[in-house]
Amino acid sequence: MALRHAVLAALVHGEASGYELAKRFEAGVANFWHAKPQQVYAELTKLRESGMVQAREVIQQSRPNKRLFSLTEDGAAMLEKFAAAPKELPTGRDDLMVAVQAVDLVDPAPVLENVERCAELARQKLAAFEELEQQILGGRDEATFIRTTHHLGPYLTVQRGIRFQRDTVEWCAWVAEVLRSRPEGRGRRNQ
Amino acid sequence: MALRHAVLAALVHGEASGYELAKRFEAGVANFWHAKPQQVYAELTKLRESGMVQAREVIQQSRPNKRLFSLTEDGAAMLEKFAAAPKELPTGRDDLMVAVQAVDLVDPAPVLENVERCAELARQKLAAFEELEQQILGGRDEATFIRTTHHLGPYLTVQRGIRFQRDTVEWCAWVAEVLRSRPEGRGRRNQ
DNA sequence: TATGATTAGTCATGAATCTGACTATCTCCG
DNA sequence: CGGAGATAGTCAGATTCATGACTAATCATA
Repeated sequence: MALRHAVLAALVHGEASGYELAKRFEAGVANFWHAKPQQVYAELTKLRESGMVQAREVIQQSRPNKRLFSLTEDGAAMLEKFAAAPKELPTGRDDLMVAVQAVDLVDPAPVLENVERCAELARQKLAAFEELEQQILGGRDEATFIRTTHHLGPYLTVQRGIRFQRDTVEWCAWVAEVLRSRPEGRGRRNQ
Repeated sequence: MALRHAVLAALVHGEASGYELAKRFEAGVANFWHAKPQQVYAELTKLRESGMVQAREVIQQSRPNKRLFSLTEDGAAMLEKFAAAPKELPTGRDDLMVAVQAVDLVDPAPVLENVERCAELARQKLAAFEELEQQILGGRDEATFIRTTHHLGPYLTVQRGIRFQRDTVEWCAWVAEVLRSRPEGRGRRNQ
């Protein structure tokens, strides 16, 4: 299980509420992992039961009460161990790729639509990441930031996210161009 | 479930044995999806039970017998429907990113090792994909190939794989440089 | 002639992830 | 005042994915 470690990693720079964490993992603000709110809450419960995080109840007047979670010593140790353990490359899984792989058999028109829709989604995500990047840099230039910050991790991962989304946009544009350049006729060329 | 569709997509260009499919999905020769052999076999069984693929027993003298699977009409229809259904962006999940995200808290040295190890893995995968690319092109130049082939899908997806691995190598190299450029001191800067 | 590698699969079980449907409180807008 | 929307969470169940341990035949090689 790696959601466990992703949640711990999200707490590296201090405490956060379950709701806040849930939003980060949902929207992709946490560019390094994705999960639904329910999963995050469930994981936090388990992590608290096993003593990896601690919770602090905060009574609010203006909003429903919340719990702020933070790493314990054990949690930090667990994360340390995880970070040092050898990692594999991510196992590629992408529905869009499956659709593109099948483009010789199926009607290419809806595949093309899908490709263009995903390009648009990637553009949106890219914009969100670039905003996050600026927020992290806070006006400093990269070299200065890297030399002086204590929050390097999020900057390194957001750069990965930016690269990935840019690449997605480019690849989608290329695929769209290729698909459009082909004779209009239906697929099924190999039957 | 998308493994289901990935298996169907792998059969777009004709029949294949379970063993062959299993190897493709394992090694990453199927650059568009990853799965363990047992999963592929299990999926093929289910797909046959539900009539999406058909099997043909082939008796071999020189090797154990095998079953060759191919798409049925229903399977092709299912794939068609899947390819046309709107797709989401892949939900990012990468253990290495979790480790990098945590780099401010944990010892950066093993993270750096991990980053460099993954760069090497990505280089290997890149080489495999580039070989596959050449195999697909078969000496033709890209423009000619695109105009004339009936196997466009695999070429489009392998290009994505190549781009992704290249980007991985570049990002890892950048991260390694950044981590090495920092003061040697241990993490835990924010405690 | 034994030994390991490759081909070709199967079974059972556990872990991780996704989904839909819920409960509440508080703020803002018309 | 009434409803929409954000905040803050919970529960149960289903799907999907991963793992280890198997069987069994053939081939190359030492």
